[in-house]
Amino acid sequence: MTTARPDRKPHDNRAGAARAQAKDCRRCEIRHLAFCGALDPRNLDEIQEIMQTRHINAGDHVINEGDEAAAVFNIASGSIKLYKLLQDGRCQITGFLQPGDFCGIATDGTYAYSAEALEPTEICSMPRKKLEAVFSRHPELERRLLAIISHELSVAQDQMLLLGRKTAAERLAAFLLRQSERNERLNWPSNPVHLPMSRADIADYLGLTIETVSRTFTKLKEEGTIRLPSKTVVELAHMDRLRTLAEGGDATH
Amino acid sequence: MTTARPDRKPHDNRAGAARAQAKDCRRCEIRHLAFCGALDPRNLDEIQEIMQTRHINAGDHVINEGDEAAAVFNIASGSIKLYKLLQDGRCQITGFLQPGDFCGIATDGTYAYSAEALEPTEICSMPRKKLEAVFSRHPELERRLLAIISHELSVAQDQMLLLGRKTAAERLAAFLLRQSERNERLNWPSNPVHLPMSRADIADYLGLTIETVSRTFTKLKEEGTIRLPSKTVVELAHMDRLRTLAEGGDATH
DNA sequence: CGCAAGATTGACGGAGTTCAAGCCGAGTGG
DNA sequence: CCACTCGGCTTGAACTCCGTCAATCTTGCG
Repeated sequence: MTTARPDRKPHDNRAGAARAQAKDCRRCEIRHLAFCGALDPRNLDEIQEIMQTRHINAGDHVINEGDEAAAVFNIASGSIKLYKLLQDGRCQITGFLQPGDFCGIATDGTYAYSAEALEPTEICSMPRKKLEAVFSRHPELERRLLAIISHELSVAQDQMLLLGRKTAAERLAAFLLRQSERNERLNWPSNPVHLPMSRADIADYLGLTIETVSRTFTKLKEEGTIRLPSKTVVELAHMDRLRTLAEGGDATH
Repeated sequence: MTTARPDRKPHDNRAGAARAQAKDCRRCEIRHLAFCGALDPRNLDEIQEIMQTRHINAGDHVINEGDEAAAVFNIASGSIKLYKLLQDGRCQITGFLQPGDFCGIATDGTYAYSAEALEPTEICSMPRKKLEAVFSRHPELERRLLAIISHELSVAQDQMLLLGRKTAAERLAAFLLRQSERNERLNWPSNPVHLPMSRADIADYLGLTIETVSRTFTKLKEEGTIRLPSKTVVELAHMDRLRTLAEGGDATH
């Protein structure tokens, strides 16, 4: 759960952006990524008024599965994991959230998953009830949210394909590519890609064990597909090979 | 891909309901399950006007992954599987749809999955463009759709937990319970539950092989948890045991 | 009846898990 | 400044659940 020191620059930038948003939605640098971006800037006050920013320490819980779903959240800076547990403790991480991402969806009034910060994180918290009132005045917000959730559903379907049918190497390749692409969207470094989560989190996300994740990292490193300057930094050395792997093209090696 | 004969009664009922809807949304018996249910019955014409019913034979494609996403669909009767393929042919089914269910979501203008009928099926097809026009006049439709998609996302997360962390027996138990609950919602028989899909489809849905699905059915049958009057009918004999299994409570046996 | 497709069963092998030992690196305290 | 410690990561060896391959059975249908 510790945060890497060596490669800290991009994070400090993010923290800067977050602090700005905490004070003033109009200055929010990631608004275009969140559903708030659908709102005419002149009406931003309506969100601002119902919104509270909260700072979360690494390892702290944002959401507990089963709690009453009173609020929804936007990530302003940092990152968060969403996960579900089986009774005997087996864990499946259903997603990692980055700045601009949304969470807090609930269908029956309670949260269907838990959420925990991977590093110091800022979130914008909005009471569901009040947000719904803003939605009814501004249907464009609801439309944007629909687009966001639809996209999440599509990502979830990709993940089902990964969990149901891909080998360990294919899962890791797909994961690394996806992380890289997400960073690109945020204008963060997308090739030597920084992973804020532990090996255990990666394992729980990919439906593997820590040991298999570790072994697979080693295997990809040894065949020259990736390089590992540090435990949290991965250089995607052979993109073609990674893509072929991730798409289940040809698993030779 | 053949449809079972012996237990045909419930299906014929459904087909009846479907034919009614094909002609007249006001008579649609499953409207309350679909997003159309959010519309004031007086305004149903607006949907009716842009809607076309189509009959699909068992095994025929409704959607091909990658095609331009020009329309969205409601299932009126029958059932459909949604699936994604890897380049080498490995298949993951991401969902089975029943009457009232919705499909056709696309984020980038093309469908992200394929859809194929499991049995003779009626669908209500609506051009996306025209539907959006109706949506802008009736935001309550969009709100309902948001609720539906949110629910689907939550189901998808359950499925990730299943695919990533559950054993074969746990997967099958969870699958049978889910099917039973879905039937309940439709007022179909929910205990001897009818499965319109083949063993191969169940395998592709649960991230297993046909052989493992078959062996696991046999195992559950031999331990008395289920009974198998026919290949497509499953009687859930020991619900507690099934629930414990499905939730990963205690996998003994 | 006999075929074809789907389902079941058996034998075997392998990818990934489990259990256990060792390693590495950051933080701590003497 | 270095030894110590502790958590996370890596590596190794044995095992296991599930996949693969192949044979047999069942069922619906011409």
